[in-house]
Amino acid sequence: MSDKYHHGDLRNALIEEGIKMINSSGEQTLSLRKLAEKCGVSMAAPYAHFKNKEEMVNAIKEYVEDAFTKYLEDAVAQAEADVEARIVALGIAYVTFFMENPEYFTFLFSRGYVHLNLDFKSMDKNTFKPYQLLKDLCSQYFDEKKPGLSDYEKELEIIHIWSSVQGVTSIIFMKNVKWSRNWKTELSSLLR
Amino acid sequence: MSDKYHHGDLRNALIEEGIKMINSSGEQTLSLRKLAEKCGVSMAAPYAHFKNKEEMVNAIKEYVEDAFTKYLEDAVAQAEADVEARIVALGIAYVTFFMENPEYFTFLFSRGYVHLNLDFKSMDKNTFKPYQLLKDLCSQYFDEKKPGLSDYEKELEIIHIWSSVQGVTSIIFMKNVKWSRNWKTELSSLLR
DNA sequence: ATTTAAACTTGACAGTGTTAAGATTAACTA
DNA sequence: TAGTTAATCTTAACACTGTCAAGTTTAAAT
Repeated sequence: MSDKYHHGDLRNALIEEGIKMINSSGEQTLSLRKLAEKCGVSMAAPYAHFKNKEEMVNAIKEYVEDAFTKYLEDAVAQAEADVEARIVALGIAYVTFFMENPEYFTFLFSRGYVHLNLDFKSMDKNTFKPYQLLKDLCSQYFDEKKPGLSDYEKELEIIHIWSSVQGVTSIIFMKNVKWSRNWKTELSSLLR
Repeated sequence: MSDKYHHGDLRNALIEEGIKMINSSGEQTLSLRKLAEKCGVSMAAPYAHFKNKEEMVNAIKEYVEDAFTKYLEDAVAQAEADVEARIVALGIAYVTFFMENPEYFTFLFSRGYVHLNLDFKSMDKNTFKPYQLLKDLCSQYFDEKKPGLSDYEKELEIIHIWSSVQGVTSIIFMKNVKWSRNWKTELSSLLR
């Protein structure tokens, strides 16, 4: 990381610099050339590590997804043992994460990144980790408190929970949304 | 609209051409110069009508918002007179609109366009028309079927409905989402 | 008929993604 | 250890972008 010809860890440096840039000025201003310069490297160097800009942006998204997942896991781990409490904690953390990192929401959920299969039988194949977290908690919840539900009913309930959380977050991140009250309380009651 | 020096209706032509471009290849590929060329006009001509690209994109968003609003209004008008049925119809149309125009969702709700104030007392000041539609229907619903609700409870319920719809739509538009069943039925039951 | 101002063109500049060709060097191999 | 290889990086160039300054055309206003 100095005046060597080989940077040594350019790929990661680009990703971290990219995240900084997105957080400070949004996805719009993200440019390969600026990133390269910030890493002290010439403008074409990134092409040794990424096929093109889109691939590099996707790498950043994976990074953000991992940070998001870790944040959710921590929140769930710190919640009470009760499953319902954990699901609520997950939902609250879901929103909080994006409030703490406002630029991530549009960035992560812009069309084209997250892949999902909402057919319950093949839900395990999904690779979007935050969704896996929710699914696992819900499975536990169904086992403990609502045995005998059909796959379809389970599927519906998971979508219900997720869409509430996703929807609330989405609305919060519309520009200039002002919440008159404590959104945590509101979200908690939405999730029941 | 031919070989005249003055185009005559360039502003609208640019907006319409822009919408076509967004629908066929997404917001990414939208360029002022290409739009100008498609309108048979030089590259700097748009600057007589828009301060910069951002302002022009916002004009396109307003146009899309209007189309969206009209679509919702039509759906509500064609539904049964029952308020609940109308709210469900609104929700279904909300999703359907974006299924029919897949590129609009990210475009319209990307950070920075929609302004909202969710404090119930000042909700009337909101200018996002689709939200006004929902709010009006809900007010009617509260009057007819749930008199005596506090403002806070009303506010909560509106957010609940909207976030469900917004969340479902948001999830649907994650890439490659596959719905195993009829999402209309699912959404209808979510909205109860 | 003349003026005025809006609409448009041309030319230029800085910034972008991307590629081709070549330089450097770390890692492997004989 | 010496030589080869392949990854990493640089430089130069291309096509494309948003934007502006200066000048041209023309519709509308006086």
